[in-house]
Amino acid sequence: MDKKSNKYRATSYDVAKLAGVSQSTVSRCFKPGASISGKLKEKVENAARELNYMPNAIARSLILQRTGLIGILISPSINFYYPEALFEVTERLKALNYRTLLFTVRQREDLPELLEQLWQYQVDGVVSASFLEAEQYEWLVERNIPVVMFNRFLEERSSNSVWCDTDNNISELVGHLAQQGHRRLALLAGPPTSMVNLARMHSIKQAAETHNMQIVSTVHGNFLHESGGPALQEILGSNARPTAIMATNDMMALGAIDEARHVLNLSIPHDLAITGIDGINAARFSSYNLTTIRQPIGRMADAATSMLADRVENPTLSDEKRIFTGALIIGSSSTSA
Amino acid sequence: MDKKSNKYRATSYDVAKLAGVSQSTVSRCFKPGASISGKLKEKVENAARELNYMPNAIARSLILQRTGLIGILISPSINFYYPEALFEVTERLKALNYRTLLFTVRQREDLPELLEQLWQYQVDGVVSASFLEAEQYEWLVERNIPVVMFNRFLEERSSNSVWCDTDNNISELVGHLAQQGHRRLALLAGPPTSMVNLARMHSIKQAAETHNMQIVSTVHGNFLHESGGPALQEILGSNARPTAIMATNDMMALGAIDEARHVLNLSIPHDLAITGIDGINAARFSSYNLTTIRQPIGRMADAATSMLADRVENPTLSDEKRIFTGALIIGSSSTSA
DNA sequence: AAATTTTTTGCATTCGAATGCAAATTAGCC
DNA sequence: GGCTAATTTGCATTCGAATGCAAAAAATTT
Repeated sequence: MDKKSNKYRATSYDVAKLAGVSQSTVSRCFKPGASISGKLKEKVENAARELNYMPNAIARSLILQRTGLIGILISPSINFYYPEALFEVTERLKALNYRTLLFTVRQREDLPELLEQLWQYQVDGVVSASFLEAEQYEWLVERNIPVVMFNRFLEERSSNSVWCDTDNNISELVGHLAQQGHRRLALLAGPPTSMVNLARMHSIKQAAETHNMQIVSTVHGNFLHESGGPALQEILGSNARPTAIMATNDMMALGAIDEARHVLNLSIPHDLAITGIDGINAARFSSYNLTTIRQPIGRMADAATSMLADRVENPTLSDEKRIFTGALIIGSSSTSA
Repeated sequence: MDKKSNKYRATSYDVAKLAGVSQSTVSRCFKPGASISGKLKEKVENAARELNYMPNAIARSLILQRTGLIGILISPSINFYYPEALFEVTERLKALNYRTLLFTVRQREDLPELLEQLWQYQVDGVVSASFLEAEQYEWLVERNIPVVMFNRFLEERSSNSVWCDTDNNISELVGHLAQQGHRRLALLAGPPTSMVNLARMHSIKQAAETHNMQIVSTVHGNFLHESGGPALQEILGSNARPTAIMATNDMMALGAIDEARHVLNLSIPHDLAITGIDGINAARFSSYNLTTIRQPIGRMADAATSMLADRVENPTLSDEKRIFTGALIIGSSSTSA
């Protein structure tokens, strides 16, 4: 394109020419801490301003072998709590001078292609809040791309991960239900393939045993609101009826509450107590006032980004698993007190 | 890094050497439709596979003057309906072979810096679902970066934008309320700085006049659930009480419903009808069953991405504004029929 | 088989910024 | 002022892939 055109994008050479210096000097002028005299610096800055010059991050990435891009893998819709986490992570990455390259993962099969894209775009690191199997984690590690798993980890090998261990909270929650006089529980579970779901199911079963509660049935939903209703119907359709239902996430719990109240005309918590896990915003809405376990998303996002940034700076750092705990929030979906 | 290290990343030169061809041939092998003989192609592909070679998108971007990156500007939390749109847009961009570079915008003041980042990273285009003023739009256009505004447009100049004109829907909605016997309305508005809010307010006022309804009060919230309650209190605190409240988005309407039912013990819609606009997921939950106007997000995302892609391919295309219409959803928050 | 056309391949350059090294300038010191 | 030491500056190269052009090879024609 013609250099005089207003669409022409000035390069460091153009600035150098206008300022009467070499291209190296221009480059150094934009590198903090580089050796450059005040006089020339000013000249270069003026020229740069005049030409609307800003360094080309792509060219810089090529020579520095660093793009400043962090790939984020996320499964949309799976859990309404992820968009929140996505924004938190993105803002923290920005504070650390990284940019977010966003990839959505609908199904496991999408992953291989997405990983190739990450690799092609030379991302400096990856945050995965999506399915990512050990083999695929390995694939990235082999290529020297640090990965942090958000709200999941690998069973097969060590990995960088941020996890919220709700085991104690769940025990506390089951204790609370026991204290309310419940003895017969139903489990409103999520997809059997979700590790978050499996971990929570496991904790619930364990805690039920400890507190001498019986799990009368287990039904799987898909973590979405719309699956809460049908699951509730299935649970109540059996002749072993529970007095309390524990869902492995909030959204399904809300779906179950809606179905119970507005379709089955049950009174919550009088006829049936319902609890969730996650601590999403909607759980606080007074239509639900859901008893749940809130995960500290902000701190988890902090941990994920700083762990990742550390490993971008220093690739030899060994794997780390940071485990947070949640907070039990007692709402009116489990107690009328 | 040592070429023998398993962390070394092979380049086209390495592949060329192994395959016994020139680097240009390797390059052509990865360019669909380039002239290359079947025999060499196979040799190159084998060598590439052996070395785990994939083209470096950064280097390619530099020479092609195209990154395949689309910047997305989004204001987190402002409207719960945006994450949904974000994912829709990202998936459609992916289908068109673009990648999403995500930027969150908390305040207007963040924008100048973000725009510079977009420019530095040589994005091929921008989708803005955030505040973006005419001046800033101009800034991008001057730099030859096509922009599409999502769910907003500029008053001052023509622009590429995707908009949902809910004017007719609002009129229909007000008609519906009139038919239910309402004569006194209150307006639960959003931030006075939001153009979506202003457009909706305007339509509501206009429609009220047409239908001979009186707007007894207007209170501004912040589009979030938590602002619905206080706003409702303010509306009902005045001695000019309405029989129906129209919110300019769903979230505030839900907040108002919660406050009305659970704090003020009002029966909705008997004591008070409440309506929203957007058509977010939660509006459908049977705890709310909100009367609202649903925007066709999927089609809007389609329009935004294809408009943008067209302009990346052909920068001389003139500005276009694509206007969709919503669908009135009558729920039980405004009628018990 | 020679001449011509078509297809394939390689050479050399380009994109824009960063940096090791050497040259040039400036500062510091007696 | 002269000499050394410290700081600035510029030269030349590098990062990895794409491509116009010319040379080479293959296919086609006569």
